[in-house]
Amino acid sequence: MQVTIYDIAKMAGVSASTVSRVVNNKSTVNAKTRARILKLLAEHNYVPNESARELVKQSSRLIGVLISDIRTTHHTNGIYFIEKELSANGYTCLIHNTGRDENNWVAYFQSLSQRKIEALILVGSIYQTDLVREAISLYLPSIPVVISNGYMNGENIYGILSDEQGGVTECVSLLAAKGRKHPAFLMNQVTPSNEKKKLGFEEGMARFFPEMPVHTSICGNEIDTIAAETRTLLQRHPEIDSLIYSEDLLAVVGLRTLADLGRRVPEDMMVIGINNSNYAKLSIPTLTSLDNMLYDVSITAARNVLSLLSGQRVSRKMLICTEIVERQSTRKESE
Amino acid sequence: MQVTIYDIAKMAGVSASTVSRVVNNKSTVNAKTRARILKLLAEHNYVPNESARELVKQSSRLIGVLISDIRTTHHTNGIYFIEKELSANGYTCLIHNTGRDENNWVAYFQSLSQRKIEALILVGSIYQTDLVREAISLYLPSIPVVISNGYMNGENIYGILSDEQGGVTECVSLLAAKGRKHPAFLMNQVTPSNEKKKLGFEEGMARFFPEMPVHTSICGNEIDTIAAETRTLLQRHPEIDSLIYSEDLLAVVGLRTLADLGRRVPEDMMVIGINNSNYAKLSIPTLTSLDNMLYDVSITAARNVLSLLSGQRVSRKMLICTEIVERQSTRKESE
DNA sequence: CTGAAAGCGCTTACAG
DNA sequence: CTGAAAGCGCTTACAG
Repeated sequence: MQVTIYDIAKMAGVSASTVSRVVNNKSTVNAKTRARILKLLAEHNYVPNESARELVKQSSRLIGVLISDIRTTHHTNGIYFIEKELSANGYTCLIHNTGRDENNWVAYFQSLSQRKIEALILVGSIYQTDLVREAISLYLPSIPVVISNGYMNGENIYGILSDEQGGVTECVSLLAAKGRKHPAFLMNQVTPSNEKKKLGFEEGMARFFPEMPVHTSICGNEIDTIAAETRTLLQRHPEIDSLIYSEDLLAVVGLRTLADLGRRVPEDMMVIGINNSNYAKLSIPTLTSLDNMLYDVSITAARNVLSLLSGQRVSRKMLICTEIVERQSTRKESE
Repeated sequence: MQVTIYDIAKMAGVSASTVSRVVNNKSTVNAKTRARILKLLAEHNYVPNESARELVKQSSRLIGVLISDIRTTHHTNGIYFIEKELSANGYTCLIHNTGRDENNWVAYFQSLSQRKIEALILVGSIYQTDLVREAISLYLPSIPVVISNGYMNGENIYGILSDEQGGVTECVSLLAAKGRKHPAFLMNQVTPSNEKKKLGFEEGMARFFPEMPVHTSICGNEIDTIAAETRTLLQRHPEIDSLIYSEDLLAVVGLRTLADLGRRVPEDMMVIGINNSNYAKLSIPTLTSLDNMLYDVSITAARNVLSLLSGQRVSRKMLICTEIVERQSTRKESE
């Protein structure tokens, strides 16, 4: 059985109130008594019962973090920073792996509400749906909710976005500057974030290749489907001379596929990824990638939550600039 | 303010006990009353207060999960399976990112004890230390503790290990069969798991290359240090003709470094990684890798926790076999 | 500086 | 089938 405040009180010959005051470092306790209690506390390895504390204080110091797939490196990198910042401020993260199917999400909102979380961070634009908005207004109507790389309307909802749309337009601009004629865009799945990237691509095409047809395509998350979709696209449109993928991982599969087809990168085909991940740094050839500033987005999400919890004003929607990191996959011989 | 069982009771004209019975689906409630209460519950969006429940039931349905760096893909893949299995059984995971420095770990054990977790999973052999053993006996002396890919003595400690030692010995055997003469082994850092891999390497050398010197080396976790250490090793021992890295990620950096040096893989140099990760499948050339059966280890850790929580016997130490997945980086032309 | 008492929201024998 | 009561471990005005 666990040692309670009452056990210690009995041993010290004082009341539970006094022990509580010592545990919580309240000022008004006689120095000698305090010392005696402190010693007892340490000896018996006292640890306060958090449930009891929460119940009376009506505060859990718990922050919910929802992620659709904890295996996504890009997202776990973000969570790493979020967790660090939050736990440095005395909060505990409740990280949940919700899956990609929104029909299974409600249970998580209920569970988080039951645990009395004090704020919620949604990692990824995938949570930008009406169903989520409803669940929030039903189960978490009065705590701050911050979306990392997304935004929704809502009394208590805040968003931090990476300007991927503008970034992809710049990628198209880069390809134009390199003398490419027929860029194409591939994305793994339809998410709000990918829709924005696609929009950025279309904008870039309209601006830099006004006469050209716009090729975009969805290639899934599996190595096989990505490779197959890449092959199909190139077969159908042999004129394509440059590819932008919605994620580095896809682009790396693309590099493999091109190698298998005997196409040289960057000579025959230029390739650009997004995320500026390890994959981009380690591939052969190394991969030009749009850095969507994950660190900044994540850390800002965490800091905004902390600000909101301490009652400060925070802007509802922030946009963070992206940056192209150029590597071999778009570098011409002469450079 | 939140709706309590008392609010509902008042509205329904019954006692809190009855409402509690309905909420918890206890048998003995009049059908009509139950229906009325159920309706009220739904209308008012009642969610039980978990702290209050925990306090009276002395059970949190919380399971702690400690990981040294949540950015390590290999570990998050494992956690993905663990979380899925555990939450399917009604438990909530408290995932903490402890960092690699064991001096910061005690706080996590205290916090988990405070939250009254019912079991603990340690992900990674890195937690196999005396300090951890002490913290467990101090703060979590009576709940099941399961180490994923590790083992320690302790009343309440259980381990599931991947037989990486035997696996690496087989890798050496494979290199011998391919006619290689001078294998070397590189690991990122000193962990119990890496020590075992090294032992397996030394065993393999003793068995298949009894006359040869044994080259092992530590290369760190950063791309730069891995590349530098690889270069140094090859400069110092130009006779080396095959490399085993303690992780795929390192091996992929190795492949890049070899490409930069103009060494052909597998002709001039064979390369083997460990983990059988995406990196191995996507690199150019594709990478032969020791599959340490992460899925099996993780899922077994989760299942063992569930078994222990339901009072079943579980073996203290389980060993799971590994398997080499051969790809281009060790395949001879003729094959 | 300190203690008695009430209360946080819930569950569960116990009595009826 | 149902209610009154006690209790889980803690905090915090309030009175002294």
